[in-house]
Amino acid sequence: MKQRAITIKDLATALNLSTSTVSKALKGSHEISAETQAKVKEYAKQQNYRPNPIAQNLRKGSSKSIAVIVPNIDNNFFSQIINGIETIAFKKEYNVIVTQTHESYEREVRNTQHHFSRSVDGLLVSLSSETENVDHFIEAQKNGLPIVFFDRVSDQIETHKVISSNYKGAYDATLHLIKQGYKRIAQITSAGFLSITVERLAGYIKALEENNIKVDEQFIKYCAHGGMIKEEVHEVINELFALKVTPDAILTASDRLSTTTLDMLSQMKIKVPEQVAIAGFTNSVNTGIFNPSLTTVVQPAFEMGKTATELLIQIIESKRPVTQFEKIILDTELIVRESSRKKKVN
Amino acid sequence: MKQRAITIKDLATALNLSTSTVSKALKGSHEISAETQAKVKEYAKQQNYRPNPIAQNLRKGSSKSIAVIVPNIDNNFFSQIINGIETIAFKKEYNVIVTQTHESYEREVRNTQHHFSRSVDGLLVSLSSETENVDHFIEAQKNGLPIVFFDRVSDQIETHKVISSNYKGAYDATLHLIKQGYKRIAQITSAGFLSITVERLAGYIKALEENNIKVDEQFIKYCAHGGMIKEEVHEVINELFALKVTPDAILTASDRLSTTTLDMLSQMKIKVPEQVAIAGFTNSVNTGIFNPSLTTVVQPAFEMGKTATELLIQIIESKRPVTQFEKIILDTELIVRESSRKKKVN
DNA sequence: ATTTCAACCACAATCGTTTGCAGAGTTTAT
DNA sequence: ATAAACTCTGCAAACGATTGTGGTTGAAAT
Repeated sequence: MKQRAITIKDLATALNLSTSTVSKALKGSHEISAETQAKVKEYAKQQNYRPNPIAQNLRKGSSKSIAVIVPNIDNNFFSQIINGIETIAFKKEYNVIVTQTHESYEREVRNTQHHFSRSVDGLLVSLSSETENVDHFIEAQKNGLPIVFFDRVSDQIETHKVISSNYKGAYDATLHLIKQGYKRIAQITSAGFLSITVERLAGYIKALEENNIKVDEQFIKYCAHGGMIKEEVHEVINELFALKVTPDAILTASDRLSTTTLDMLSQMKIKVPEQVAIAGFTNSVNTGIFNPSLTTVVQPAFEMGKTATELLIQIIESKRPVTQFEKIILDTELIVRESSRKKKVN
Repeated sequence: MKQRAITIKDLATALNLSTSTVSKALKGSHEISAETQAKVKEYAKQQNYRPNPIAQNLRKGSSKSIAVIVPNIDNNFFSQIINGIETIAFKKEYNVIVTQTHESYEREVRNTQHHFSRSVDGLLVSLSSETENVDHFIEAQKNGLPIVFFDRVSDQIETHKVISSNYKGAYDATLHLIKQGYKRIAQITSAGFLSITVERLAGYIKALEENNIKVDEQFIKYCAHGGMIKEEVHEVINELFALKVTPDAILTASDRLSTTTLDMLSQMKIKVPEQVAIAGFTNSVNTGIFNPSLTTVVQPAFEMGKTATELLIQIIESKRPVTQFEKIILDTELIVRESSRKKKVN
């Protein structure tokens, strides 16, 4: 179907030169006379010649493309990150290939191998919520594939990591709820082994302890699918409200969990913030027009994507193997709205 | 950085065969004895050999990848479409490369050329809101690049197109508003030359006319950036409410416009639906928890992505040039919520 | 007039895979 | 026994771009 594009060979025959001369002329080699260079360049431009990147890839062993593996893209947090990734990649002339795991470990493995065998130059990853084992990444990395993790990272692999201040974000939000007069603060969070879960729990616990509020294990609920499955959220809310002492506030620890929880509470006719206040991690753009407007911990998603990509390209283009890795922590921002209005004491 | 992977040559020397024999054996050619085939295949598996896709691409002139050009991905409508695209592509073993125009004509052109020169096998496009001229696509198509358009399409180019029933969607929403008792229905829409704009306007006008409501040009407002720029929306709302006769309802004709309009009205302290009712096109997942919950025309985004991809792959894999193109129209769905509550007659 | 040396360019190998063709060896038919 | 037919395998040329090596020219230096 596809018809042949113009090649260096076409230019060569047309100009009565050899392909090597043309190639060198186009690259401005000193071996080629200025006159010839000008002639070649002009004709190439006129013919709208573009070097075949596949051939270049083969020759150079690099593909000038990086792959992204995220749980989902129909989620503002991740799509904002991808925006950041694209910004840098575009600038540095890398192609971006985006794939999703849909929170499935199996798809994560498949995608990783797929990208590896298609020889992308590097990988940008945020782990699926099912992923406890990262051998597939370690394997790829051993075989020379540069990888940078962001948001959901793993301790079991040595490489650059970019996260937001999950600890501080959770701490700030919890502290805010406490200051608003809430004392029985629950947390709904994602799979317990995810880095973000661990860190957000820690910040939450720290804030409680500093304010002499006992941490109640029953107030901490895990949703393995991070809010993708409404029933799961519905269930944990039911559990929370079936306790003898029910929470008066909830910290929702991830993007989808925040919106799904609000949705569920609304469907369950539980008034926010009268019956229960809410503060949550989310990068949804519409939290201001939610009912009620949602107090959120906003992550620097765009920034995170940019930073991760810069680090990745740095590894890719470094001459010598990179052995010193850093973990970059970006600040979150707490935006206070109606859902955490000061508690009425009655 | 990247270390050399195992090649067909390695297998050949190890097995004391020629590369061609190995290649043919791996493909199960009848030219190669069953015995040799077995030997080769086993060794290849043992060595975890993977053919270098770049070399294959070069040879075959195909890259088994399709590129997507959308205005934005941090928008549920488009990210849902991409989900659909990915689903089919994954199944058919195509790579998906996603790029954004950010509604810029210039970036659209650049992306198109970029993809063309990187020899993707096909292109899936939804036009930027700045795009009036589609020569860049026509050029690429002439040179053999299969293209399928979705959502925002152009009449100036002959190829498969997949859209939703914009006409009917707008008609339904407008009719609904009329039935709820609203008579002065405005429309806030995107750039006037976009296909979606034209069609949605037509449906809206049809519904008005059928109900003997005169179409008021002053009630039709265009936002060139489709809600990406809040000020633009703010301005048109101001204009609408500065009229001697102000609207009692607004049909917002695109995803971002719907949410931005609601946001602006809320900031401007204009009560919905008391002062003005709202119904809008959007695929935002959270419209149910908006304040007020939003009456929406939901598009079959996932389906649209799947269909467009199927058509594209059909062209790519067809032996003979495709000359018969179809335009597929998928049904929208109207979901009624609070923002278009029946008008109180007082 | 011969040597020297730039300047300019072409040859050919290379990246890894695929594939038409030819050749070697074996079997069958005459 | 010889020709024909068939099996199996290897050679070599592609795909398009890059690059080290080496060859040809002309002019300057001896």
